[in-house]
Amino acid sequence: MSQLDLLYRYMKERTGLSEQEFVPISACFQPFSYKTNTFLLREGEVCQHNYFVTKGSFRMYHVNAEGMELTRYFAFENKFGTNLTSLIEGSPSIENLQAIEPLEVLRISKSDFFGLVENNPPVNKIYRNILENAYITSQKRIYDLQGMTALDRLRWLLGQYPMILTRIPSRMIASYLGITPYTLSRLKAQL
Amino acid sequence: MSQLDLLYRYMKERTGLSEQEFVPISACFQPFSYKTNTFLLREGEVCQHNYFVTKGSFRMYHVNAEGMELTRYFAFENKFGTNLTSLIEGSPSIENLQAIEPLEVLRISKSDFFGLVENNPPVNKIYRNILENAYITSQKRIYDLQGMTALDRLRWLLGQYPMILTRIPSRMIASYLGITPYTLSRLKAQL
DNA sequence: CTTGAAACTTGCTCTAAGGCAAGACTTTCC
DNA sequence: GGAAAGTCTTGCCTTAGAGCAAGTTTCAAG
Repeated sequence: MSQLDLLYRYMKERTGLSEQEFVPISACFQPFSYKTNTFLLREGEVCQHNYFVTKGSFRMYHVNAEGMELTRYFAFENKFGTNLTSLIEGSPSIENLQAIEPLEVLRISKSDFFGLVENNPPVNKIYRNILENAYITSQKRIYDLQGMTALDRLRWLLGQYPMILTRIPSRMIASYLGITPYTLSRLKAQL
Repeated sequence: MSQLDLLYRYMKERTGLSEQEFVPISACFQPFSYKTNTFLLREGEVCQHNYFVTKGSFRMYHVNAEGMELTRYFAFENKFGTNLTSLIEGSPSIENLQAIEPLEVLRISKSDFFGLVENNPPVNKIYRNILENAYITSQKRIYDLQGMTALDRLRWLLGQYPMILTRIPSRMIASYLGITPYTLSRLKAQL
């Protein structure tokens, strides 16, 4: 299945748009590839694109004042991912977006994207859906970080993404769970 | 300033809509009052309304398996607040919405609200704005919970809402910060 | 295949925060 | 105003997870 087919299927599921209606949308997306560990966006830059992942994955992380990496989100296949805060506000990103496996994406520029959001009803609806899901996910994550132990959070993550421990380096998972790699290593022994 | 004036000003700031355009929107909102500690929504119910706070405040909190309260958000004057997850998905809420001061709101039903989102461009834009802000706030909160100490988080909260310690019971602030009331009490001594 | 560099594990110690208990202070309401 | 209930503080001990150091495994590059 081609990259654009994946995007069409994603959009059709959420809006029921026709192939006809998809034409002007697909024209705004270009394919890009990134090698493992390369950056789609670095801290301090203003985010200029939205990305739809067709293969591989990337992560969004922040380096805090103590130099510790905090991973907020992993974007896998069939997900849109970007630094929404920077994209929306036009502010410098506090996050890095980094490929963590060989990555293929469809990329759309900020202006094309928000142009479609304003003028193309299916994309307006998709964007709403993206925001709603991002928000619901964030809300769940806040409750998890507040109320669950590190081991509970690890078990939950493995329930969501059983392959994650083999696909993604442990230190990134640790920084997603809000624990150190030492602790993650010890918790794995308890699974 | 009347309740509807506050709402109009809120919307005008975000969309520049005219008084003319505001008429059909305002028709969907009704004023409600709640006494301190009463509930706008209880866990298990499906959320049927969106609320715009004109006076006082309410909180959104969840009771976890151990019976511990986790507060996710305080809605003060000039904020929309609801359980978006339940409102969007039509699923039972895992949160309680509870007035924490004498509260006045303008209330809109779910169907009126999503009707306006679909068909009324200013409201579509407002909703996008609400979602964007909710998401940006959540994202910041995730990084704070992951990367800051309890004392850092308390200081940050006081920077945002200097009055919060006098307006709102400590145990709710503790549950917002993700700490116990004991710890909050000890941290206050260190401020 | 070798070699160096990461990444991962694990023993030991330390620290931030949790949690109990008891006391002080505040509301509330008859 | 006084009793009762709730809220806040604080001493003491416990615990989850942090952090260092030293060893082990994995992996990529020559």
